[in-house]
Amino acid sequence: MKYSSISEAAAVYGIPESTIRYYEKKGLLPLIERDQAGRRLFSERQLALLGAVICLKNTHMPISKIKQYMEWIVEGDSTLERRLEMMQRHRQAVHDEISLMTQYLSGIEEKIERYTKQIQEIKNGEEVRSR
Amino acid sequence: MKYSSISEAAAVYGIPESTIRYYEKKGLLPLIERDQAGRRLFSERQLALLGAVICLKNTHMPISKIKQYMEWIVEGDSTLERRLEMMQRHRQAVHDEISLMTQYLSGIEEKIERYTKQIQEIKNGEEVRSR
DNA sequence: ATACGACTTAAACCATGGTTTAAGTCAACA
DNA sequence: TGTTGACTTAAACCATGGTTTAAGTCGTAT
Repeated sequence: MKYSSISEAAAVYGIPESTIRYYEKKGLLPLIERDQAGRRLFSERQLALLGAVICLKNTHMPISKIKQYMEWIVEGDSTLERRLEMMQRHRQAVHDEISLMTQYLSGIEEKIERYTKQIQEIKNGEEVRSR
Repeated sequence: MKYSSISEAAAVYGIPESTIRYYEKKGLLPLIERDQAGRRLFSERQLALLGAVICLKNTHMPISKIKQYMEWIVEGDSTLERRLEMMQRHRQAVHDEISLMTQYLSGIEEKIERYTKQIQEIKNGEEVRSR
């Protein structure tokens, strides 16, 4: 099996090494192996789990919940229902956030239209006055 | 003209009064009038500006930028182009964020599918064993 | 007159999510 | 053998975005 160092894992996801260490300390990355020198070894599986952490973090799940989720993964099949329920709730939360952002987006687009028109009007006015 | 108190303004947007005071202190709400007793008076116009601040904040514009934007509004028509450009950039940023969230959303949906299947398989297995 | 509720301020405090620093260990190469 | 580079730790530090506290001022209803 191929293992990656922390610098390689960091490069894969484009995040600083310090963030990975921070996540491990917070309990978001259980089961990371070490070599004889104490350096972290990331298996493919560990890399995938780190990807899951990053996905949840980027969709605004708080660290405390991500931690709970990762603990359930380690616990095994007995937590499948709980994980399913958590992901269903999270899907809803992400969906709601996307809807809200989309609404705000159209507010922003209205502003852009207004500004564009106002600027055009001012330009037209200047054109007329300069004749 | 009708004016609202800070508590009414807070109720309109469902935010704490303390947040409005904080925004004003940070320079996000210039030009708020006061009554003889020093209490804030929100005109319709001020309420609309507060709404704009909340829109920008909820789409993750940092307070320092929102402040810049509000200062440009106060400055008047000479800043129309700058405001337009800022809103165009922000539209792009919001759009990008929505895209990213949408991608992560399908990752979450995949997890939900996997969990659902696994749970079904385990249930089927139990059913068979119990006969 | 006084008590109440709504408001005021400045300053301290808080939570979240990291980042930086300092001091040290290890493996490999010159 | 010694120096270099990648890694380790714990603890301090930071930025962002508020929230809370303490002490005080008004205007109105009783």
